[in-house]
Amino acid sequence: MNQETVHYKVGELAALTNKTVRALRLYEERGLLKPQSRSRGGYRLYGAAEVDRVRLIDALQSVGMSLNEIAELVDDYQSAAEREIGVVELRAAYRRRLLDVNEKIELLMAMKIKLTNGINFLDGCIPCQEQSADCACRDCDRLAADESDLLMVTGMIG
Amino acid sequence: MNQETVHYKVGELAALTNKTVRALRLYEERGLLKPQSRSRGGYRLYGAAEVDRVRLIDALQSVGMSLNEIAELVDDYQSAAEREIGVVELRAAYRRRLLDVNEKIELLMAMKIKLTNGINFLDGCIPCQEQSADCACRDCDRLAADESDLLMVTGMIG
DNA sequence: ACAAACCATGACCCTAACGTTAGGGTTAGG
DNA sequence: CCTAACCCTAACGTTAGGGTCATGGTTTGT
Repeated sequence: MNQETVHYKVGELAALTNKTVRALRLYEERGLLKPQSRSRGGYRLYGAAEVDRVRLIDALQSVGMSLNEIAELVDDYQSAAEREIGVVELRAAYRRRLLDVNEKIELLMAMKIKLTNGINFLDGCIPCQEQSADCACRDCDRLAADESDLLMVTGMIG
Repeated sequence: MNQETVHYKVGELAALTNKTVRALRLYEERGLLKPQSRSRGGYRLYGAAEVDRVRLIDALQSVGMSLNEIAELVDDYQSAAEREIGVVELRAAYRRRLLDVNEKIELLMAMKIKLTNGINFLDGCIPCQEQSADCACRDCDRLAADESDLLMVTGMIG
């Protein structure tokens, strides 16, 4: 305890940041995280800065960034003499992510519409089928006919 | 041409359905699609029913179903003596999908909020940094300080 | 000085939906 | 017969984010 900087072993850092040991080592392999030092026996030793680093990684993951994207940001941030560059890059990355997220939302909304249409259609159809063979519902007749009709339903939907 | 059923080779089916040959072979491996027959040389030969089948697969994929999910549906559909069972299963699958899609939308909306907050914050901050060192903006000062501040921004956001 | 925790590296496993060789055989037309 | 264009199987590569051993060294407390 003659050092003013505290140090954590990998398991302790994991507990602090709610990550697994495996994840932390993965981040290291990918160049996202580097232990402050190693013990004589080779144990990874981390300080307060690394706790922040992991939390930063986590925050960036939570907006959907991949480890590769994060690696680029963090590289810039580390290598830049002026820290501002990291911020500029961050903003750019956020913009890219926002576009991607919007795209995905569009896709999912489209799926949602297809699905709800389909469910409504099928909900109206299935009660008839539960009755008997002499059900007059056209839709059921069609659905019961062959695969291309099932396709028609899904196609109407999708 | 003594057969009334047309037949397509795998490349032709691919062109018709806008899939790759690899994809069609994958569907076969997974039990989603079976060629009507084979040529003497072993070429896959498909008919009109298979075109419909691929389109059905595509429709189900377009609402986010995995090949495994589709395989189960299609199995039921094929093995069921009464076609109705396929429809019941389809409705159940659509319901499951809808729940999943809604969940994913929630997640993405949360990301979107974090991202737009972050972008707004950074947009207000960066112009100052482009000016000079004597910028009085607190946010920029903080951002330029160290990583834990970058974390604070992202944390505020994420 | 000894055992219980803890840690090290390396390596293989997993999901999803294909892409991409590699090394051939087949078909159609001229 | 010859060639271009097509097809075959088998099998490894990709992306992401780890999980799960296996085997053996390190720390820490008593």
